[in-house]
Amino acid sequence: MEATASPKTANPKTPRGEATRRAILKAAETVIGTQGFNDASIIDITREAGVAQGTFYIYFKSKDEVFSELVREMGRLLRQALNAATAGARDRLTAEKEGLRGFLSFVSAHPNLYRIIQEALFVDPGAYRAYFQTFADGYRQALAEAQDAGEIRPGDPDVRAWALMGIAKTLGERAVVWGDETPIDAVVEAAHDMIVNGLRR
Amino acid sequence: MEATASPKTANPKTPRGEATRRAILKAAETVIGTQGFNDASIIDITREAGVAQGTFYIYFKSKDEVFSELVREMGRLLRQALNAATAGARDRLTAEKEGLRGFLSFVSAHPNLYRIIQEALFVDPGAYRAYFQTFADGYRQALAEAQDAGEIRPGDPDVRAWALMGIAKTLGERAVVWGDETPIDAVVEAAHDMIVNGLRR
DNA sequence: ATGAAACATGAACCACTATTCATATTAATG
DNA sequence: CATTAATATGAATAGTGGTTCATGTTTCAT
Repeated sequence: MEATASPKTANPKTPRGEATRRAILKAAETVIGTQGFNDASIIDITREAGVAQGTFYIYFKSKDEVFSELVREMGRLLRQALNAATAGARDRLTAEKEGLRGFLSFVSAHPNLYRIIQEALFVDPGAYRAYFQTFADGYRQALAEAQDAGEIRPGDPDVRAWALMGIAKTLGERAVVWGDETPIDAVVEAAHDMIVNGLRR
Repeated sequence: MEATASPKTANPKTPRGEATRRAILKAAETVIGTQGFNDASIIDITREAGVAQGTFYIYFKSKDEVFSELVREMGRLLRQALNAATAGARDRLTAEKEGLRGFLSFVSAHPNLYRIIQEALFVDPGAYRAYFQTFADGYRQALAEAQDAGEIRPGDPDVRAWALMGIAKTLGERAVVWGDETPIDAVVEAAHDMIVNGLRR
């Protein structure tokens, strides 16, 4: 019930505290990403970070809060990676291809963050929803514009946005969770061919 | 270390015990599907089933075991639903369409089972993997055959199988988890158009 | 009826872990 | 130096919930 700022994290900081906070956050990513939210104890996280248990609560209000922070971080980093990947694309279909490649590269490089997002559906549904809604909204708009510009075949941009996110998400899971070895470029080529041309002969 | 049968469930049964077991399983589906695995306590499940706590352990070795059972059940039911949905399909593309419709109908009717599958990645990775692998294998084979028969455009059946599963999975999530109201038929039409024709103008 | 097997009960056990707190330690200011 | 705010510690607290078990109750073949 504070009037001024945010009563949320309660932990702005100063010099070395910043480093400690980061160490804890990184440790949380590793431990939670590896063991899952419930099996990851504060003991595990602080041990991994090399600090005492109590130190955790100087920087985070609760176990749930670190988790939410990790979900938001994943969103930020991924958005950034996708923007970079699609920056030079001339048209929508090229952007689609480079976006998929960027996504698969990103999740392969950040398997822990990827698992955390999937678990967010149960640990922090609000954050999970926000994460996907943000991507879905941008995606739908891009598809709608491309359609208006006559770049792509007309069709429901909303359903398409989710369908395309689904392709990326699942191929990412195949690579990260199941350790599929197919080179990213080969996956991208095959998936993109289907996205562009469909299955029709 | 039993030689004969399976030392697993340890709970074959008889007359009314069958009913009790089913009641517990159904209660577990409701409670776990609604609250998630970790927030669902044995107390909650047995209360929902109308039995005492101890009764649970007559029929299941542990909390994890009911969960695994639910995952397997979901696989069985879904496989059955998909077979029924695609039984009359003349060609692969029609099967694709009816399969998608069948899937979305099924998950809309069984939202709890759907959430349980998603959570299985963390609670019971082995069961989760088995579930998807089974579908992926069948899917890949169907696509490969259609391709050999010249019914569809050539392309990597493995990547395609996962991509198509991803579309279904994510559209299902959109409907079940986010409560999207778009009629299933409209979603199917839009998605299937993209699957068949692609995005190319 | 009666004895045994199956089924059911719920209180108690036990282990685990998120969070708190009183007490150091560090760092930087004046 | 002395003072203080920030940072760090780790033992203690407190609540939870999966699992066990000694004890009933039901069912049914004989």
